[in-house]
Amino acid sequence: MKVSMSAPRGTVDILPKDSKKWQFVEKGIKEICNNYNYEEIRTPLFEHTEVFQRGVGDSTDIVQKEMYTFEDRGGRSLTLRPEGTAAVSRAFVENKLYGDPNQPVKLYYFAQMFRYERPQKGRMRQLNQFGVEVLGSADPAVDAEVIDLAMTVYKNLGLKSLRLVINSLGDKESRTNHRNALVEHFTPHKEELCEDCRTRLTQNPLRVLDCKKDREHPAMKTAPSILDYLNEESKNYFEKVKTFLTAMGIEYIVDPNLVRGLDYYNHTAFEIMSDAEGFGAITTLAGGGRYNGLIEELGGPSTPGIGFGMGLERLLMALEAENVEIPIDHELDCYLVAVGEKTEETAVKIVHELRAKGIQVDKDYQNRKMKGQFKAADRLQAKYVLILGEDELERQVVNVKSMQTGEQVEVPITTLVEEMQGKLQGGKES
RNA sequence: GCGGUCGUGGCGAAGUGGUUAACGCACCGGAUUGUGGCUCCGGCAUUCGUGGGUUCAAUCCCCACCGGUCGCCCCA
Repeated sequence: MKVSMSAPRGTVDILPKDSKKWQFVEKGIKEICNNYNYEEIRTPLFEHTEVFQRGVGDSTDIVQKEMYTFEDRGGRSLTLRPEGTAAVSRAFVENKLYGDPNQPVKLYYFAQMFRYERPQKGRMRQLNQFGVEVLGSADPAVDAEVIDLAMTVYKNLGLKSLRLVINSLGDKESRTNHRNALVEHFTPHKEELCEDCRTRLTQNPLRVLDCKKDREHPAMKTAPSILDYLNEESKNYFEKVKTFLTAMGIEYIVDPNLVRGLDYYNHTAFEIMSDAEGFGAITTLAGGGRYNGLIEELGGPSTPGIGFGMGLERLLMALEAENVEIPIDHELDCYLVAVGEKTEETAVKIVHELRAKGIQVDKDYQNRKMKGQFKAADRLQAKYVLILGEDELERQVVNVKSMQTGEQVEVPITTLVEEMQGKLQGGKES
């Protein structure tokens, strides 16, 4: 009989108090996307597991230990999406968006992501991301545009303590050369490195640079930097991205150790961090990069791409950490106070008619006494209370009381809608 | 996957091995028989995350599990 239920670990309910904040943030972001001429894409919550295995990369943490994978009744292996890029790329290929005359294809999404991890501050098993993907252009100005978009989102919402970190992972040739140099450099020290790094050295040597445990190891400081291994083309590309960022007045820090966890990245990689106090161990707000080989990997024509994912709960956290006020409208236009059983039918009708004209109205459904109904109206910050008692009903009028001034006037029911429209309109203009 | 810490009403928060589990806020009702924000009065946990153990007796002691929270790893 007594069954206690709770939301699954790492998930939360977003209640009305907070959903207003989410709506505000989402609205602001969509406006920016519109300015930048990005269009929304919505893809399924889950995909065939191979989409992520091939797209994100088998050696990544996400694929190895963080996916919510299950088998459906038809025996197919499906996975709740752990990130957005692979899924959007799949949709791009499947729907042949590479054939769209408008190139590049500029997309944005708001989507839940799922990662099986131990929850902590700013890290949930179900998380919300806003993300952007631009497919079909290898122009470094697109890289700059995407970064600019992300920074603009934060700045417009009022964040100040931001740090943009960028790096270049180079093209295939540069990466291969760098990879070989890394293996050569670290192999003599292999036994001194942590367990993870020993496997990384063979699987994905680049990520050794990312290791927090071995950060102090002397070999780390002398490790070959990717920037020294960029070929002419890659170097020029990176230079242009930086030039464009500077032209837009966007400050950045180049960090040659910024590697990013996913396999599909090349050329530009970036992360946006928060420097705000009281942010806990989590500092990354958004991360992304270029992935020129991914579409091909998923069976499409060779198509360059770039994008980022932005954590929305982290964005909300950052807003809070920086004490950014989110304007929230709590007010209610009218609250109908109806007393006596006989008034109910008329009350229901009045409320319906006011609402039909776009006026915000509510009434009591708890069978409260008049005093209780007034308290409710007060709590809801109603601008006006409409009083309908048996007295008023008899005379087909309603008493309209302003909760601010306390003034009260009698209005015939037949002209109530009109009267209220006038009052509320006047209030808004002044 | 590993480690720290916590788990008492809607919320916040005391508390003790023993026959009534403080207090504050919120809420509901009354004083005010039709009018809010102030005041006063009253009501509001057969129960202290779940299960087991120790004990004559456990919310308080022990164990396990579950969950929250913070950190490691990695990232959004």
